[in-house]
Amino acid sequence: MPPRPMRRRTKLSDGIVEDMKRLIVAECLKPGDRVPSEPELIETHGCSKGTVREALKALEVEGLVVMRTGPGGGAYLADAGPEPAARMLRNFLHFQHLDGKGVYQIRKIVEPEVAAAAVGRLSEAQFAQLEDNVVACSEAPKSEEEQRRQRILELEFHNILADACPNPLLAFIGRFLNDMLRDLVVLKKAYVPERHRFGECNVSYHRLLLEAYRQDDAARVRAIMLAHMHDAERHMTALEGEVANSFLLGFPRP
Amino acid sequence: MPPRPMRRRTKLSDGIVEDMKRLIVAECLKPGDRVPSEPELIETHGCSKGTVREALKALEVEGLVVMRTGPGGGAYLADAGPEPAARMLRNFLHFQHLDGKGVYQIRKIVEPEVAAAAVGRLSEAQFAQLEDNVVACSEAPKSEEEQRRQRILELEFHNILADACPNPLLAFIGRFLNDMLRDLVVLKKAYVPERHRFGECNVSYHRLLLEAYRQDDAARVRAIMLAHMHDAERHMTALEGEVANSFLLGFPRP
DNA sequence: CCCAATTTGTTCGTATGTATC
DNA sequence: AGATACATACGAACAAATTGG
Repeated sequence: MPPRPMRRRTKLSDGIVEDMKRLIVAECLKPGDRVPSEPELIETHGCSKGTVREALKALEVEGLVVMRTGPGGGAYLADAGPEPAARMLRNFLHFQHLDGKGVYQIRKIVEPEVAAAAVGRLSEAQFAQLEDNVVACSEAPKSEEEQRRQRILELEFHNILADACPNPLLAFIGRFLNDMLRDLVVLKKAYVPERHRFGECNVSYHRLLLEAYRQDDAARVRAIMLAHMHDAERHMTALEGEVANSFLLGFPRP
Repeated sequence: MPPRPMRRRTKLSDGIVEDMKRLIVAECLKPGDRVPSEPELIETHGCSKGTVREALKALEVEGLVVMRTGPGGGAYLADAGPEPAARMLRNFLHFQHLDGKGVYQIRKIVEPEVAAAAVGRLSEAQFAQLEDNVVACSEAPKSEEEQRRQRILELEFHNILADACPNPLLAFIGRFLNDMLRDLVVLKKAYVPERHRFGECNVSYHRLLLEAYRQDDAARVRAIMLAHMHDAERHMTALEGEVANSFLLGFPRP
C-alpha cells in the first residue's frame, strides 16, 4: 500500500507556508534570523525546488521574509512592517467604494485618539520635526505644485504624531488614513484659492496642537484635533469632485 | 538596439505582478473575470512556467486571483475580501506588542461609530440574527466549553452590526478587533464565575442595543455601545493575565 | 581585481492530477 | 468514456548575484 495515496486538497506550497509560520512562532524567531534555505526545505518537505520557491514567494509577499542571494544568503525573517498590510488593505478597498466622507468618518474618531495618545511621548527630535513642518507649511506657496507638496507636508505632521503613538494598531490606522488622503490629493484638481484657505486653516490648527503638546494637555490636544478634523472634512467635501477608486497600484512615492 | 538589455533590479515575477495589477485597473476588470493564464503569460512576457507561477502565487496570496484547474481554468479575478488584509495585519502585529488594553483603546472609539452607522440599515434577517444571538447568549452555560462558545457568540453580535455598516473600512476595523478578541478568549483561562457575570453584563447591553435599534435612535445606540465597551474593558483587564503575542497563525475558525 | 564558492533566480522538459466537453 | 485544456509538481540544468580569498 503506497504511503501517499491520500487525496490532497490544498496546494503543497501552502502547507510549507503553514509549517514555516509554525516554525517562526515555535522557535520564537526574531527579525534577522535565518529560516531554512531552499535546499533544506526541499529535503525536509521532500518536494521540488519550484514548490518551495512558491512557498518562499508567498512568505515574501506577506512581508515575513526577505531573500538574499550569494553566500550566506537565503531567506531571512523580516519584521513585517506596515507596508504589506497597507497594500492588502488597499487591494480590499479597490473593490469597495470608500469616498472622502468615509475616510473622514474614521479619521474624526481615530486622529483625536492618536493625538491624545502621543501626549507626553514626543521626543525633542519629533518636536523639532513638527515645528519645521509648521514653518514649511506656513510659507505662501508660489505654484500649484508647491501647494500640493505643502498639502502632503501637512499630512506628514499627522504621521509624526502617529510615530509617537504607542499603540501600534492605532498608529497603523492613522497612518493608513493619512496615506489614503495623500493619494486623493494628488488626483484632485482643487480650486486653488479655496485650497489656500484650507492650508491656512490646517496650519493654524497645527500651531494650536503644538502649543497644547508643549503643555502636555491631552484633553486640549484631543479637542483641537477633533475640531481640526471636522474643519478638514468640511473643506474636503467642499472641494471633492470624485474619489480615486483605484488603490491597487501603490501610492506614488515622492 | 535590443529591446531588453536593460539591467534588471527587481525579480522577473515582481514585474509580472506589476503588469497584472496595471492590467486589472486599466481594463477595469471585475471579480470573476479571467486574467491571462500561465501559457498566455509565458508567451506575453517571454519567460518560463516557474516564473509566471511565482507571479500568480503572489497575486493569489494578495487575494486578487484564484486559480482553477481543468479546461476553462486559469487565474480568475477574485474580489479581494477582507481576509488577506486581516492576515497581513496579524503578521504586522506579531512583531509589535498589542495588549488587551490597546485593543480596547481602539474598540472604544470604533464600535460606537460602527453601531451608530448601522442604525436604519439592519435588514429583517439581521434583526432576527441579533435576536437569536441574544437568546442564545442568555442561556446559562452548562460547561466551561459552552461558556467559551457563548463568549464567541457575543462577539458575533458585533460582527452582525459591522455587516450593516456601510463604511467598508470602518466595518473591517470593527471585525478585525472582534476577531482579535475572539483569538484572545480561547487562549485565556478566565475565572469562571467572573466570566459568567461578564457574559450577563454583555447580553444586557445587547438587549438595550436591540431596543434602541428598533427605535432608530442613533444617539442612544452610540451611547449604549460606548458604555458597553467601557464595561467590557473593565471586565477584560480584570480577567487578563497575558495576551497572545502570536497572531501569525490564523484565527481558529469554529 | 579577479577568481571561486555559495545561494538564489530562471529555464526547459516531462509527468500527473483535475475538471470540462 | 475518452479527449482536451489547464494547473500542479518534479528534476536537471544554467544564469546571475554576492561574498571572501
